[in-house]
Amino acid sequence: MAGIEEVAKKAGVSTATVSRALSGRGYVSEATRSKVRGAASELGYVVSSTASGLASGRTRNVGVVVPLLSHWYFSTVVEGAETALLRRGYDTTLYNLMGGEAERRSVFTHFLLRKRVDAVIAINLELTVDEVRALHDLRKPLVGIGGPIPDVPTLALDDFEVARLATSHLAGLGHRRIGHIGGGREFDIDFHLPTTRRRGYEVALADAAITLDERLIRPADFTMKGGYVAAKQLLGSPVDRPTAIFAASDEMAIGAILAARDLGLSVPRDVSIIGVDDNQQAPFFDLTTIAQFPRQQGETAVDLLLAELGESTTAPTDLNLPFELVVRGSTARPQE
Amino acid sequence: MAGIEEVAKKAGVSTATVSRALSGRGYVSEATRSKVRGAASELGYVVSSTASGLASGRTRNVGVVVPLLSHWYFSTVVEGAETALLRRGYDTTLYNLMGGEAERRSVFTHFLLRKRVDAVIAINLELTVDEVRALHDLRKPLVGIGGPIPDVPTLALDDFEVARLATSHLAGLGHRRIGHIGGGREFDIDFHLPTTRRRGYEVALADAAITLDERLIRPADFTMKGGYVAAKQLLGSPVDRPTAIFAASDEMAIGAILAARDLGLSVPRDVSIIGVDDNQQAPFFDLTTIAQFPRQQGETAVDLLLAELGESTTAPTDLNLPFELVVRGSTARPQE
DNA sequence: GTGAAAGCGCTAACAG
DNA sequence: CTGTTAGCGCTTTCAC
Repeated sequence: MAGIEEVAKKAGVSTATVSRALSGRGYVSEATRSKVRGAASELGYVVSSTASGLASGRTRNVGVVVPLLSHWYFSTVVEGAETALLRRGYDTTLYNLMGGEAERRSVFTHFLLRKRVDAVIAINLELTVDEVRALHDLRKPLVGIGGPIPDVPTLALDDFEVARLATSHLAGLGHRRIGHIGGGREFDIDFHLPTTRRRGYEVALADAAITLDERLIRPADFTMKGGYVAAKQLLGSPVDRPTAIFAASDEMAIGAILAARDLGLSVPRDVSIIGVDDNQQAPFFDLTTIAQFPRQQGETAVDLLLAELGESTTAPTDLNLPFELVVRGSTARPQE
Repeated sequence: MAGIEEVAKKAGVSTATVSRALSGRGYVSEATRSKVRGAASELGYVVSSTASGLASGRTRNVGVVVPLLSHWYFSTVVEGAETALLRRGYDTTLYNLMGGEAERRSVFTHFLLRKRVDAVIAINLELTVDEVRALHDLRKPLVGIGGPIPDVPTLALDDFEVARLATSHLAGLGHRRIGHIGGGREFDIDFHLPTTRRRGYEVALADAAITLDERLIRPADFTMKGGYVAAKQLLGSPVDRPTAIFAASDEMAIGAILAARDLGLSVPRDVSIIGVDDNQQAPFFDLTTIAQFPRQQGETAVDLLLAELGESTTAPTDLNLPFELVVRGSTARPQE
């Protein structure tokens, strides 16, 4: 366990110079710098993050807070953020809020305040003003994904436009009876995502001069099973059956595909189905979907954060997250 | 940002007493302790983990290293570990090695050595002796999941027995032609899991006096698509088609179910299918499987680790991870 | 461009 | 049971 002193001795300089040479702060001649680097690596020296953190106030550690980890979307965002942070020399400390209110309180009143992290990324979390203030008081930059969070720069997907694009794709193919799975107000957590997507669906219908039929809208819980059950309802009746379905997530869309199959309907011949996400299973089910890019979202959040920490000059200017229609085999023109 | 000094003043004691009262180390009278607690919470005092870490050598932070995060198994193990750690007052710092060799090297030669963590949990990672030594030299306890790693206590699933149990379930139902998906030596990473499971399959066949038929074994890559493709091969030919399939993972088993459906075969009437994992989709597909419990695995790893850190007396004694046959609707007796 | 030295905020002997 | 005090290993003025 070599310390800075030994490196200094070996390089024939002072500890102050070693610190400057290795951290890149302050002036050091190129010659000295490489001498120090050499000594450090020969000794296997790595700065102690606790000592450095105490002295400088910077920990090179970022807290990433998620409501849940064991789901494709969240684990992929975290993966993207962790990779980007590691590349910049930062560690990632993970806080999963799944445990409920008590756990959430302890994270915000204790864990995040003990100066282990320089900044925080909050993923799909509706933070209270108190939670935001606690972090602001500590001068910890905070960025969100999936916002909006008041007073916090937040990367967000335009769910309204996403839904509108998906629905327009179906309308553009010639569908007139388009069902929707996912618009239940009872699942209106997460910044009202279900309601917003439903509004996009409704507006796209209006754009195409299609009259809204409330019976074609089924609430569901964003799981494959929920999509399956909803689609069975939608597709089960032989009269006035929709020829297309916009599901607000890929999981529900895949559930709908399986429901269609179980009903003896062929996708896309008898019914077209489109989802949202482009998750890992979408290609296998040949699902047309609106892709979002969670890994990139994590990386972009890191760019934004490092800019706030003054570590970078390339702050993303557009806080709107990209999305893209991916046309695969689950959508087609309706039959004549 | 109140410091320990202010708390000490407010409580009318010394900083040392505050430290003792709050950390629980050393003797403090109950009266003093509650006085200190009161003062601390009034001031919103939270110990600085950098200062505390520097002074004590303990960071109350554990590193969790995974080869990949965006997969059900890994994110669930991490979730379990994070929850258990948070409950004990520990933070979780995540290292994802997905980036390849360079990233892996930097994690082991730099990130883990900078004294940010007290201990390390390695999930499904074949650590080199150098990597283990680097950690041992720092006196950082290390526990593995999915081992074995030399010189490291490792929680592991007995893949041989898992496969044997799955195959015996099928044989016990009366199946004689039992296929296997997943035994490819070409996917033999992860401690030879595929090969071990294949051996369990072979031994179970022998137990049931069934002659091994090499044509009934198809290698696959542990994805749904891989399972689908392999099952199509296995089930496609009308003669000598297996009446049951043991897939080495639920994802492949689900792919096999979908392949059977596409071939017009009914599960379980025409073919029984069993998987391994009990992942989140298994119930939806009514899949019989050998469950493993990744969340608990993460928690158990934490128990083991905290025992090594001297924080706990309840070290798990059995390093064999539990598994369990979950019979659902995808397996049944073969047709007469 | 480099060195000397004063902390950063807490913990852990040690003494009482 | 509690207070005093000397660090923990760096970073950062401030001189030079």
